[in-house]
Amino acid sequence: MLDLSKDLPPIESSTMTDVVELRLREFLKKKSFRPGDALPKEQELADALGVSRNVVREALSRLRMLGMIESKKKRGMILAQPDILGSFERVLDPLILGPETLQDLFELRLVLEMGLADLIFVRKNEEDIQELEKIVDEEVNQIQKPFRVKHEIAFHGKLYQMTGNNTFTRFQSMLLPVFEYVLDYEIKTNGTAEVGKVSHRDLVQLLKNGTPDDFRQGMKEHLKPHFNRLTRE
Amino acid sequence: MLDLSKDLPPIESSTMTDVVELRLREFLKKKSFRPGDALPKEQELADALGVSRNVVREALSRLRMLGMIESKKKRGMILAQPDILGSFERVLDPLILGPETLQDLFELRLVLEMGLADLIFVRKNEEDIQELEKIVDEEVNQIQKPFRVKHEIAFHGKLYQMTGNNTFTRFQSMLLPVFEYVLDYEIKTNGTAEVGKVSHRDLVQLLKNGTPDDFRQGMKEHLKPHFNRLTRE
DNA sequence: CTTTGTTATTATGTAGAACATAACTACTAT
DNA sequence: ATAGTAGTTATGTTCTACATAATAACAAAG
Repeated sequence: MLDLSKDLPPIESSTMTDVVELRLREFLKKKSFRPGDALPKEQELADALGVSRNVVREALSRLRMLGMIESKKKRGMILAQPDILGSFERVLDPLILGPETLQDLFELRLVLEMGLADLIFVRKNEEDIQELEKIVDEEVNQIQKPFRVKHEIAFHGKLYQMTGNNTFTRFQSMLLPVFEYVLDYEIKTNGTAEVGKVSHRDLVQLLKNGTPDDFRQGMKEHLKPHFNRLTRE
Repeated sequence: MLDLSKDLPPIESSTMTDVVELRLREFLKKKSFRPGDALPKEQELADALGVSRNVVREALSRLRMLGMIESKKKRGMILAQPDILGSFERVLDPLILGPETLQDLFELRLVLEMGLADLIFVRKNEEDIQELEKIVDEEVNQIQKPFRVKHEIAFHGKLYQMTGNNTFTRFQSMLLPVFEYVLDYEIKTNGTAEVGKVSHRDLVQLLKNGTPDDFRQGMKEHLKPHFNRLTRE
C-alpha cells in the first residue's frame, strides 16, 4: 500500500485572520511607514480588505503583541519599533518546547559563550572586572545547589552584559530557564553535573591578563563537560 | 524646569486582551498540558474569565500565531509545540528595526560564527566538505556584487547547516537580510566592504586538516574587517 | 490673554447575538 | 459491511451596540 499522506498532504486552510495579518504586514512594509506614523483606522482597513472589523482586530492584536503597532483610544494606531525578543519570551518555556528544540538552544548557549570573547575584550572596562571578582569572591564555599546556580547565573550573565549588547543580555536571561532545565535533566540521568577544570576565578584572570584567545580556551575548558555531551547528531 | 516625564512615567493601561493572553499562558503552563491535549472551548474560557468571547478570541489569536495552540473546526483547540522562530521571522525586517537592534544583530552574527567551530567539528562529515568545496569552486571569478553575495550566503549558510542544529540554520537564514542591509550601509559610507585575508577556500582547508581552534582563527581573520568596525560602545 | 472647565467628537475597547462552516457521530439503507 | 444521510457542535465570521479615553473646540474665569 502506498503512503497516501506523502502524496496528498493535508490542505492547510488559512483563516481570514491569517491572511489579513499577512496583508497588513506587507502593507506596513510597502508603504514604508516610519515609527510614529498614524495608520488607517480599523473600520477603514476592514472595508478595504472586505472583512469584518473583528477579523482585522484579531490580526491587529497579533501585530500589537509583536510590538509592531500601538493603539491609542482616539488617536488611532501608530507604527512602533517591534521588540524582537518579546515574542521569544512568551514561548521560551522548557515545559512546552520539545526536546530537540531544547537541545538546539543548549547548543546555542555553548556557541554563544565560545564566540563572546572578542566582543567582551573590545568592550570590557575596569568596573566590569571588579564586579566579576566580587561575584567570584562570594562564590567561595557555596556549594549547595541553589547557591551554585545563582552564582553561575550571576557570573555568566555579567559576561553577556559586558558585551554592551542589550539584545545578547536579554537573550541570555531568557535562555536561563532552559539551561537550568537541561542541567537538572543531566543531573537526574548522569547522577551529577561535572564541572570543568577552569573555574570562574581562572576566567577572570584570563580576562585581566590574557588575550581573547586565551580567554576562549579557558571558556572551552570551563564548558568541557557540556561539550563532551554533544553527540554526532 | 524639572523633567516631569521622568518622575511621572505614563501609566500603561493593559487591555483585557493583554490580561487574558497572560492568564491563558499561565493556565497552559500550570495545568501542564501535553502537546495534543484538548483545551476548553472558547465560550467556557470566556465565561470563566468573565469577558466576552471576542476578547478571548483576540488572545487566542495571538497564541495561535505563536504556534502554542491549534484550532480545528469542531474538535476545539489543542496545545501545540510553539515555533520559537516563527514570530522572530515576522519582525525581522531591517526597514522596521532600529539601528541599535540592527547593530546588535550584526554583532550576534560575528559571535555565532566565531563560536560555531567546535560544533561544526563534532558534526561535520565527508559530504559536507565536498559540498563546501563545490561552493568554493563556483565562486572563482565571480566578483560582481550579486554573485558575491550569493556565494557568501551559500558558503556561510552551509556552515550553519553543518552543525545539524536546525534552529541555527533557520536563525541564520532569517538574519541574512539584516547582514545584507548592514553591509550595503557599510559600502555606502566606507566606499567598499573590505575582505579578510583568509578566503573561503582557506577555511575549507582548515576544516579538512586543521583543529577547531585553527578553523576559528581562520574565521577570525576572515571576519576581521567586520571586527575592526566594532566600537567601544 | 492665558488658564481652566465644559462639551462634542471620534476611534478603539468590549459585549452579545446570530449565522456559516467544517468535522465528528450515529443512524439508516442497500 | 459499506456508503449515504442527517444531526450535532465548536470554531470562524459578521453585525450591532455601547463604553471609554483622547482630542479639539469653545466657553468661562482669573
